[in-house]
Parts: sequence; C-alpha cells; structure tokens
Amino acid sequence: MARLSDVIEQFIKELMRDANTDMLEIQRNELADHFNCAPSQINYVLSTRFTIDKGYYIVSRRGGGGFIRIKKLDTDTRSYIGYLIFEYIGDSISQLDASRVLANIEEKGIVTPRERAIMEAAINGKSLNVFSPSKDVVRAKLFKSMLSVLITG
Amino acid sequence: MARLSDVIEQFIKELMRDANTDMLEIQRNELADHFNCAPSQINYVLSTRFTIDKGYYIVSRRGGGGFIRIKKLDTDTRSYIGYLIFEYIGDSISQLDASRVLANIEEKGIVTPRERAIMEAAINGKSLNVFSPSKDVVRAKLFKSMLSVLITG
DNA sequence: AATATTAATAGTCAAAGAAAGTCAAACAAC
DNA sequence: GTTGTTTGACTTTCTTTGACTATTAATATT
Repeated sequence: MARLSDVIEQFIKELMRDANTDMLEIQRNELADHFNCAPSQINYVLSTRFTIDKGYYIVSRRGGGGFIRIKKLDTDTRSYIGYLIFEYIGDSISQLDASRVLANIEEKGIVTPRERAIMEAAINGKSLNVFSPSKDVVRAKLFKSMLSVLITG
Repeated sequence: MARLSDVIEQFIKELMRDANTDMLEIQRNELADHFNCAPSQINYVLSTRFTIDKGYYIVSRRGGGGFIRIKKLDTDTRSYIGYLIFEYIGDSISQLDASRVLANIEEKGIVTPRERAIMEAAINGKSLNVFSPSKDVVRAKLFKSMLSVLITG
C-alpha cells in the first residue's frame, strides 16, 4: 500500500518532468487539499524527500500569495561528487545520511542501482561491525574512497 | 503435526509460484494474522528459511505502509559467488587475496571494471584504517557484504 | 503617506499511529 | 539435553495529524 508521502513525492517529480523544468512552485494548502491531507504533510514530504543531499533546494514565502519553490539542483557530476567528498561527508557520516546520498546519486544516474547497492553493502552497519574508532568515521573514509572511483575512473 | 514455520514457508513460496514472480511483498502483521501467530514468528521464518544462502534476499521498511519484500535470487552466478561468500573468504582475508578474487570476477564478467574498482576502494588498506590486527576480519565482512549484492541484484 | 489590522499563507513541533525489529524466555522435538 | 520453535514484551523507525506560531500581502484607518 503506497504511502501518501511517496505518492506526493512522485506527484511533484512528475510535475517537474512534465513541465520539463527544474523549478516548480506549489501552493502548500492547495497541494494538501488535492491529497486531502494535513498541510504539514507537505512539509514532511519536502523535508524527507527533497533535501539538499538529494539534490533539491527549497525556498518559500508565507502570507498572501505565498508559495513553496522547489528547485532541482543541476549538478555537474564531478563537482557534486567533489562536494560530497571534500565537504559534505567530512570525517564522519551516519549510515542514514550515507544512504540518502547513495539514493540521490543513483537517482541522478551517477551510479547504477547495482553500484549503489555495492556501496550500500560496504557502509551498512553490519559490515562495519568495528569497535575502535567510531563506526561513522570508518564509514566516511570508506565512502569517500569509493566515491572517488567515480571521478577518477 | 507440521510446524507452523514450515507452513508459512510453503505459503510464501506458493504465493510466489502462483504469481509467477520472484519478488513478493508482504505485510508482516497481516501474514501473522492469517496464521494467527505472533508477528515475530514471521521474522523467524524469514531468518531461518529465506536467507541469502538459501537464495532469498529480504528488504523491509517500518512505519505506516511498511512492508517486507522477499526476493528470490537467480541461480546463475549465485553458486560461484555463494562459494566465495560462504566458503572461500571465511572470517578473514588479506588485501592481496581479495584483489585476486576481484580480478577474477571481473575477468569472468561478473562485475564491471567500475564495480570492481568500487569494491577495491572499499577494501584497500587506506580505507580500512582501523587499528587492531582485525583489518583482515573487517575486510572479509565488507567484501562478503558487497559480493552478496551481486547475487541479490 | 504612514500605520494598524486582517486575512492568507507557510513553519514547527509534539503526539498519535502504523508498521517492522530484537531478544530472551518458555516450550517442543529429536 | 541440545536444537529448533513459538510467544510476547519492548524498541525502533517512519508517517500522519493537528494545534499553535510566524510571516507576508492586502486592506482599512488615521
């Protein structure tokens, strides 16, 4: 049974695809009405599925004629991966955040689903069954190392 | 009297056969209800009868609209990769041996050069900058984890 | 014109709800 | 008596909802 959040996510993405644009403005209440849900549900969808690390950027304005603008970041692969390696990931990264990044670069077509799954396997909690320096630190190293293949290979 | 676990196992397998598919999504509670048992019984069945080495792969998600996805693996490269995972690699593997395995599976066309490079990056010495002599142990875990992707994709 | 008021938006946060996961104790089969 | 099964209490994760807050634009008032 599809979750509402998933449906809304797809809806927004289709709107963008159909309009062949990387920028979309929505009306929160209108959208909520369309799906017959609480307006804050829209915020939930945006904050879980249209985050920076998934390649989206949100701007909004309240008041009369307010709106939510969703912008899909156009990411030259190299600089995006570079950003991930040199800025975003840092010295430590949680499994959840790493997974999000992976989902994002797969969606962008930067890695194949299988490549993504390989990386996922490497950085998941089970594999990193390491004490000593914290798990997240080892994960960050591993992850960056694998990502660098994408821009050097 | 047939054990409940066996009955559930058969039930799931029949569902897949009947639907003529190798992928099935179930609702844990629903299934438990159907058999009038504790939900965790389903986990037991899955974890004892639908394991990787038996050719199944499980993915799940919690929360509203959660599910358990059971995937039946195809048996082509499975036996070879299975051999690597369950027999060859064992609890520990050196970097050199791991590299050899990788070269081998690339040559066989089981992984692409890039996939191989990704794995190489994950298991090389630098990434595994874990103290302790357990480097080879961590490497084995990582490696097997990544390899398992190959027979689940 | 400047300022206050009102209506129209959107944001936040926490509680409730809806799954699935874990673990260990009790139980059964061999 | 050792191994495999069943059960249930507790935990974790993710989603949905709603009450309350904050901001902005439009409008009315001075």
